[in-house]
Amino acid sequence: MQRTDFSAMACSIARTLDVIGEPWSPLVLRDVWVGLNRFDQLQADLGISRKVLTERLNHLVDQGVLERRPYDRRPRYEYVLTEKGTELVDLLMVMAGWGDKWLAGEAGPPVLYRHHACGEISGVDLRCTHCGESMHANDVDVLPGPGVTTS
Amino acid sequence: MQRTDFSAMACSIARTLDVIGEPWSPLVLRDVWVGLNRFDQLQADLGISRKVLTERLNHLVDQGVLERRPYDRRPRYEYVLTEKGTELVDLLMVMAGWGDKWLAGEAGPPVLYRHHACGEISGVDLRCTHCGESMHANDVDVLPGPGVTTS
DNA sequence: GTCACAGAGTCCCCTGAAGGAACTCAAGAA
DNA sequence: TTCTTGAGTTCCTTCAGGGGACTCTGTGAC
Repeated sequence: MQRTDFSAMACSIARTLDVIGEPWSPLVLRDVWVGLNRFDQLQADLGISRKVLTERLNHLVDQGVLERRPYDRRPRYEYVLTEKGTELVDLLMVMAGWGDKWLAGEAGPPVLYRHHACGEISGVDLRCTHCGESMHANDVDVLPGPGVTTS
Repeated sequence: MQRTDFSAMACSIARTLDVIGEPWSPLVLRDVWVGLNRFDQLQADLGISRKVLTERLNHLVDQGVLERRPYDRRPRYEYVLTEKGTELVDLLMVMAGWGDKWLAGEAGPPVLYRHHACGEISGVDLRCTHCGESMHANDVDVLPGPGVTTS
């Protein structure tokens, strides 16, 4: 969709946006995650144009985020998350956490997450992979890495 | 930009997408975060159309994610992250982590993060706010919450 | 006092993506 | 044989994105 090609930028944020950087893709992934795996289910739930849904699904399959698999001898297909796609859902949980905090208002969060390990209704917290302490935007320095050149 | 109004959906992901759900906004936030605070700096760094940049900045200010403040007696302004915006940058770090893992390829990540607390080059890890254990997409049940109705 | 300048936009035109509705196609069911 | 269902295609209209030129406002130089 975007006219500008983000995938060529030397920035992992821009490259990720090339995969899910328009508003329907994250919602498609969310729906697939919660068990809406078929074209018509997705179309009905999201209210998205069939044309655009086709484009999004093809793009997500091309990117290796979803897998298209037949579930019948008739030409019927369903979409499931790959490992790459499942890890994108982590991003959606963080997104949902921000929306819960800043946008949900009086009514409270529309969806809750129960953590298997402890059984509690909970949310995600960002921690350093190295020391395990809290790690947020203000807790880091940004440095150039090995893949910094555009070529 | 989007013709569909995501803000009305009873979904914190959709609502968040109404704030940063098109590809330029996250990149604008990233740039502001690393110290590119002025209109022409952003325009030059991103290569974005001036018209679109104006729209994005206004939207982000309206949403309370950025603050527009004068820095001169002449009509000169710079954009800074609010607390709400800074917490969105957390989301960008998760996004960058996914891109680093799945899209960076041979060259490696273009940007590294050094954690103030431990001084190490590191990344973010998602953990349960309740028990502190790892918490990813496959580690949770999704349940309806109090704000589930659309009204 | 006038001129050039720089930052921060605004305006205009063109292209192409999003929305919406109707149409197609394959294969099993009645 | 016709009906139905899932999974798309096709076509048309409208509006957002890209690009470049233009504007506006104070300042400092001459």
